[in-house]
Amino acid sequence: MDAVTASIGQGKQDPSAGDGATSSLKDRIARDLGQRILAGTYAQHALLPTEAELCVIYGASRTALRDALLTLSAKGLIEARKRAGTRVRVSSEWNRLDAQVLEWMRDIEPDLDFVRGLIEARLVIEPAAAQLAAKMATSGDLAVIEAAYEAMRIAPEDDLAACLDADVRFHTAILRASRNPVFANLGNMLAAALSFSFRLTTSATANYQQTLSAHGDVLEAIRMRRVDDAHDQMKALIGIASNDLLAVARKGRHQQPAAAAKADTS
Amino acid sequence: MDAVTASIGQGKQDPSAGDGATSSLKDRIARDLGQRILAGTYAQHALLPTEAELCVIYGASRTALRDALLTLSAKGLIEARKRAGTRVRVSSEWNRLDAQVLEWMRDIEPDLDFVRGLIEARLVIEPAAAQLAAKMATSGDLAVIEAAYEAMRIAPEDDLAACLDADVRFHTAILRASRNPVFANLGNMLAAALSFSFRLTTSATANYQQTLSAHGDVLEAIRMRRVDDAHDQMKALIGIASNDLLAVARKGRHQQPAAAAKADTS
DNA sequence: TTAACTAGAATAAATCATACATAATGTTGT
DNA sequence: ACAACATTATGTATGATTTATTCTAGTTAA
Repeated sequence: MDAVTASIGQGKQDPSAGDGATSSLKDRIARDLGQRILAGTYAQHALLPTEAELCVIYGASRTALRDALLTLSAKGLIEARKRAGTRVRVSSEWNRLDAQVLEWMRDIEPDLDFVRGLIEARLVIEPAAAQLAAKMATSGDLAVIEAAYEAMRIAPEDDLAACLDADVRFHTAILRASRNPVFANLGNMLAAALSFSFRLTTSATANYQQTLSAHGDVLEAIRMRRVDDAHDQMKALIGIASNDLLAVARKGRHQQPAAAAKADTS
Repeated sequence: MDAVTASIGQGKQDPSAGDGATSSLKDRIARDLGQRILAGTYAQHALLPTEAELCVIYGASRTALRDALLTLSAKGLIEARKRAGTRVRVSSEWNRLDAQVLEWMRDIEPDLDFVRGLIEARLVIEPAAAQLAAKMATSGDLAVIEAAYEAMRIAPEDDLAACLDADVRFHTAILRASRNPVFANLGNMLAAALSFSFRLTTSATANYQQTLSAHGDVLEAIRMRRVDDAHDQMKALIGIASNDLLAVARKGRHQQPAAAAKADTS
């Protein structure tokens, strides 16, 4: 039992954390190694310690450790070769849109280039999804979107977690309502992007009402089947947040949590 | 050694197939199981056979088999729970933009809903990427795009593999040139979409020259830094192919290989 | 009788430990 | 320079043990 062993969560802990499912050993190792790779602790092209060494480091059996490595391998983070060892792949090969990878990223210092990429992508994809949703959404889809909107409205402004959650649900519901499996699959990306937005944004509370009403406009456009309007409203909505955030990103390094604002983030 | 064992490629075989790297046992099992899941042989929510049974089926050790299951798990295809067994997850949870998953899909009957989704997504993403590329591309990026374009020009019209490869390289290069890591990461999606297009398209050879010149227009717009033009030209280019393909998709079931046309596919 | 709750057995994955196989890589000797 | 050999780290195999969950049966309470 050394430092690292102690650093990864042990067995059954804080059940309030995340999904509630107490993660298994291999999951904890995968998460820790994955985060070290994403954060650059293990640099691109660098060799990881050998399996045997990692077993010692994590105090785990080779089975559990290899399970973790295999998970990372499946996500494109590493590549194992006989005799040569296991290498960190170049970041362009990483499966950065993988749900788990995005989730791992949340705990570490964000890669601003990537965050900028996420916003740019949202700015393109979500308006298109909203447009499709206006055309394709079923009544069930609409109900889900509306429910999320209501949740945003009633969420206390100081309860960031609730605001973020409702916001994510709103946008995710629209992606799903587009009835396009590719867009629907990008819900993870969306959630991560929003999560970063909440963390990075500095424009203190600015005008939550404006953001909220922008969400309302999108909902209304979709409900009324105003296809082009849905597109434009969504673009405007994300534009509000992205300008803000891109400004922060441009500034270079990010100044911690900024638990301040919940406005202008989506 | 039973039927299934014989069905998955044995050790070093046809080196012309795919990446050339003779796949390992776990990779072959993962591929086989993955394709069965994608194809619906193992239905959503269905239980897979137990590890022990799968070991018998594939004639492999638990180690290799568990490695395969873990890979599938990492890609969101399955979910293992103690005592309850291993279950196929709902398709919305699948990591369908994963390079390997997309590659597995190529060998099986395509899910037309998903293919339609790919095209719709391309129609949204690639014009945006082209627009960005016109703004951001380095001279190196341009050189790669041009090289791919040249490869498309000199490729014999009857050499579908060469045409597809050059086509993929052209579009991938533009995604990369956008300097957006999210778009760049979608190169796998693009490659898969194009691959399906080549397989499904029926409009016999139509007008390869037209498609080719459309590619040229995109290249020129990017090179000349005509931002909006790049967007529109790319949209037009993909539009040519998508109309074609969506017509096929609408018809319902797809009539095999259709080794006919190489035009109007991108 | 029915409902709910509890203790225990059964099950399948999770983990551990060890051994051997295989393919790169390094090294040595000619 | 080249071939033969030893080395190394991952790949595969096997069996034992642990753990969490589900199923079952048995008990208790309404």
